[in-house]
Amino acid sequence: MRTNTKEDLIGQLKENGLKITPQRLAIIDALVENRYEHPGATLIFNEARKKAGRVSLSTVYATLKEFSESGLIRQMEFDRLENRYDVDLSDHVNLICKRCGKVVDYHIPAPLEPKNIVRKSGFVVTDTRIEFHGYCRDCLKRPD
Amino acid sequence: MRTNTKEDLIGQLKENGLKITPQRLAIIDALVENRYEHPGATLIFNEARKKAGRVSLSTVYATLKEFSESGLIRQMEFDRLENRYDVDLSDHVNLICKRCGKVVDYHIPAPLEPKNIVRKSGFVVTDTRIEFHGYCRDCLKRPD
DNA sequence: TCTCATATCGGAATCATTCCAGTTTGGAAA
DNA sequence: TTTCCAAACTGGAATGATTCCGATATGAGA
Repeated sequence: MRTNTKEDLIGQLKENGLKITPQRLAIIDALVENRYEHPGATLIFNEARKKAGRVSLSTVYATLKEFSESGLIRQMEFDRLENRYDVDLSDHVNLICKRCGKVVDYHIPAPLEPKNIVRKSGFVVTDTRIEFHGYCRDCLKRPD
Repeated sequence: MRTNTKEDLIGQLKENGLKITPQRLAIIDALVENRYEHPGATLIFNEARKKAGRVSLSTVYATLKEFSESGLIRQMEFDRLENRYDVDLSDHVNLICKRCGKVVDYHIPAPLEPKNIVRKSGFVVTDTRIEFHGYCRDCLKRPD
């Protein structure tokens, strides 16, 4: 498990040529302290406010986006466009092209076994969702 | 691969005590004909309009929700609240409780191998996302 | 055919997120 | 230490998907 600490993140800020600001430090604090809750922008906004008096919601959004793009954190909800629907109800991997948005189904021969999850964690799986993001064959060929 | 045909879906409508309406038939047509594109509400709305003159966007949303809840189709973007962020950059399965919304990380011993995906489909994987939806230990204990 | 629970309609409301124009500031260079 | 400017920040407005709501229409059982 690779989890960034507060110091890691500050170091990565510098490596990426990003400025150290009170707002960013407060956001990093909020991210690290609430790591197990997978916090959203609103929670981070509220937590950051407690630490640094002056933080705007716009800044929180811009910062989280910046951090995601710089690889400091991972944004979990990429598809901010609209919900999408699938008539295929079997377990499969969605190959989602980051450039054209095309979604290709990839049926894995040996799916992950929910039974193992239940036995080890006590979590009962009712739906699975597996997504690999990247670039499809067509987009790899096409220039730009 | 289990993909519903048009007839399957109409049959399931009846089984679930849902009425057969021109709007629903048009939406089913749109879903089935565009199955490989994983269409969103807007695309379905436009396609359904071509078939049944009179369809409103509200109806499309309501119908897709109804279909999802009845198990006819699968809604792919569950978390319609806000983006969420994770400081853990390693590949892992997010166990998301459908009742309390808690997200628990489950680190699988042997992760799926992106190389196999590339070789078979030509798709280059840059990010992976694996989610299993269900119920966590705590919620299973708790009544209602 | 009658009846009414269920569907549909469209317009307003909601809510996360982004945009924008103006102001502030971290930190490199002098 | 001071100067300077690209990068950050701010708050309010705009966007866009989705939901809500009150009124109207209709499928299908009696």
